[in-house]
Amino acid sequence: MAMPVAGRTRKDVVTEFREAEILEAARHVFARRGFAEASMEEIAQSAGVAKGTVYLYYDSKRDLYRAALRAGLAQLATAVEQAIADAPDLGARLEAYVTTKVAYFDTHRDFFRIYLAEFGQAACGSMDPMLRDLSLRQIRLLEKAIREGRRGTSERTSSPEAAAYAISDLTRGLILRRVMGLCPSQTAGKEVAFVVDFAKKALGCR
Amino acid sequence: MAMPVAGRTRKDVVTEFREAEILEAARHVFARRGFAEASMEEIAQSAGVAKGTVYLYYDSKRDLYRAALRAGLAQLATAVEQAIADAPDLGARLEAYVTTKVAYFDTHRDFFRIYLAEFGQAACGSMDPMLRDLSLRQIRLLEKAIREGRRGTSERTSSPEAAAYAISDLTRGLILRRVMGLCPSQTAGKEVAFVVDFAKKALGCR
Amino acid sequence: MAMPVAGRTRKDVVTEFREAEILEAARHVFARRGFAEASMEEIAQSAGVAKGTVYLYYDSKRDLYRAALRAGLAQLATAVEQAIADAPDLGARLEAYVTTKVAYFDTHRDFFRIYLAEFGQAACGSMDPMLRDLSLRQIRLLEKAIREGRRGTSERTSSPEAAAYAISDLTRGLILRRVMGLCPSQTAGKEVAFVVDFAKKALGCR
Amino acid sequence: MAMPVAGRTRKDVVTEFREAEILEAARHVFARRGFAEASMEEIAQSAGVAKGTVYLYYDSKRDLYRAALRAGLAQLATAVEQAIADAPDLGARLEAYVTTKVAYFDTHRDFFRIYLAEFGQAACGSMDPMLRDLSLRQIRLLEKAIREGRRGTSERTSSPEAAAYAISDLTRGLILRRVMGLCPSQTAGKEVAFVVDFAKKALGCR
DNA sequence: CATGAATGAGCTTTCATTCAT
DNA sequence: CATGAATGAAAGCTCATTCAT
Repeated sequence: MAMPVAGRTRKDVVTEFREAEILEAARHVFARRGFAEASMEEIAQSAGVAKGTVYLYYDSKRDLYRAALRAGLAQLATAVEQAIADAPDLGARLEAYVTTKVAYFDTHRDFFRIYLAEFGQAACGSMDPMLRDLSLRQIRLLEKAIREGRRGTSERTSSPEAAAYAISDLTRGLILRRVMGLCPSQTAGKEVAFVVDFAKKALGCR
Repeated sequence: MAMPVAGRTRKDVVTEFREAEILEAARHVFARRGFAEASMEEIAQSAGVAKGTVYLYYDSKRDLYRAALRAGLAQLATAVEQAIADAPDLGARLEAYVTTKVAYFDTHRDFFRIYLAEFGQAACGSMDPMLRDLSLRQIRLLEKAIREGRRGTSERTSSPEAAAYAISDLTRGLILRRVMGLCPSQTAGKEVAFVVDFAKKALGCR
Repeated sequence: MAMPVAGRTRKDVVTEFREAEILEAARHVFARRGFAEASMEEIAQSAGVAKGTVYLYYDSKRDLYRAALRAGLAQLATAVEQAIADAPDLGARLEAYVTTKVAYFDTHRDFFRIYLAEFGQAACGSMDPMLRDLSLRQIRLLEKAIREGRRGTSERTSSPEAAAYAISDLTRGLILRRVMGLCPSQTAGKEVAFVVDFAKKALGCR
Repeated sequence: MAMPVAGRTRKDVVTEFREAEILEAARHVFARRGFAEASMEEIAQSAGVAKGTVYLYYDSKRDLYRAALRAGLAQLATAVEQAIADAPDLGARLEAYVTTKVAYFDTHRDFFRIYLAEFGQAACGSMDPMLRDLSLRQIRLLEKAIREGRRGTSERTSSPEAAAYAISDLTRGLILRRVMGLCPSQTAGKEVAFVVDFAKKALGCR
């Protein structure tokens, strides 16, 4: 028997790995097929386990979907909040927000479909509270950045909240086009720059 | 037998009416449930016909969905293109675009879910060509408006196409919030004004 | 189109027939396999229909089981109550009770397993209210017959209710042996006579 | 290593204890849920072992069920046969039979469900040979008691075997009502007395 | 044309059983 | 011996689609 290291036995590691494998497979399949069209069989096979195994880790298809959604959202939220916190001023913060989100979905293309589908649900019924909270928290961050960035300036941004939503919308649109393959450039540099510039002009940054 | 009037028999009229009723029902149900969760039974009942009857007009569930999607898109496209065509200058055209789209989805809330879901599909796989064409055509219209609006101005809009996408994204975001019920105001006036203003500033319209 | 006769169209007849066919099949299969081991597939095949068809008539497996149970119980109850009502005195009534029950299960052997299984459930949890009511009603009938039969006799049956239960138990036991094939005689005459005689002696009918 | 004591090592003791624990757990769970609804998982947990451990002692679920059934039957048989053997005359023997069986199931209520279910199986298919033998042996005991009890009496019991079955049926019915909770009295004294008295009258004892 | 009963493929979920540790 | 993660067959149930009436 190997010694437990840092409180985790070998079994824990295997278990965690399995869980991650299944989550990864779920994300792929849910993204490719959508929730309803995805089959547990395909997810299981894609994760390299039997159907029953998936149910050892997740109670139901819906549960697995939620877990996949939340895992992605949490990653995204962490990345975005960190990036904004590290930026010194308004311009840098806007760029951090856009860049980080674009980069995240560039490397997790399949997750974008899940992300977008959730907004679809939200349009007609109830939104996952986690997505709702995440979205709102990021809006508040942007809002705060705008408010602080405008301080001591003659220019007054009429509505920082509306501006924050606008930047969020611009970013989502850009990501959509990239994920759809409508953007010729491999690197998102120019498009990101455009969005940041667009927003800065609209906000009246010199 | 009724006399054929203007080349259309009474039967044609009934048929057309049935078709419209079914399409309307399909839109409601697909919007409320999503494609997969919607059942032909519910659509049929909602349209006041039997399940088999739906298949006399549409080959399959998917076919019916496409028809509902296209009917909505066509309506929307017509309204938007008309509104832009009627506007005299760039500012008016931007406002026409935003106002018309917002108004359309305000009165066809349920259709927005279908519309958004289609973008989700597009993010991972193939987009319905009709949606693709429609979107592109509207982008081109905006682009043209921007290019023309900027002509004879010292300001140069670096990329009219990117700007057109940006306006499209801002509009979609606004509609999403309205449909989700996040907008306090019943009338969209202020929000539309904000978006138009935001865009104009970014475009450098003094 | 055939004329509806007596308020029933041809479709009604077909429907009723299907329902009966399925119920019959369900009784056979549930009897042969028990509730849990019975599969809807087998019931459907046995009824000569597809699996889905069964669900057009019964909401669930449990529902179908209940229907089969109730249909059998209702038939049985009717037969027993009729027979007792037609009998002139205590002796005849006892004989009617035993004979009718034995005869019923002789021709509906498979139903006896379902009947007995229900008592098993009852032994641990809740009994189907219909079975409970039926059993109790028959006990009351027997009790009344005993009470009336003993009136004007020096002999006093200490507890007509307990006696009624006793007769019920004797009858069930006899049926069990017949259904199990432990009774040599094809006709139940002698065994029924024994039970009736046994009960009459115990009740003090000279 | 512990010293073998009386030919049994410590391991043997542990093994035997485990086996008994599992059997006990199985009886409870099978009784509460029925065979099909019982899960090996629940039985294992209820016995305080892991699922796999159960399979070290019993080959399959069915095997475990049979073992539980047989263990209970053996206990019951021993108790009944002992009690009858100790009784001096017919009356005492009848009372011993009824009392012992009632007492057994009063303290092993859960086992009655299993016991009854087995008769259900028997009604349609094959009965477990052990149950069959046990039942028959007890019937023979009763029969013998009746035959001997009637010797030297003017009264002749027409069919001692049928009478034995009758007493068995009366007893089973009484137990059923007690297990179902239909008997008000906590102590079975009066009910047992009734059955014994009922049987004695029918048999023509003085 | 319109109907809705019938179909059966396909889905999620459970659980007896196995076996590497 | 004991464990419990992994397996995959099997079952209940749904619903798009068909077709006789």
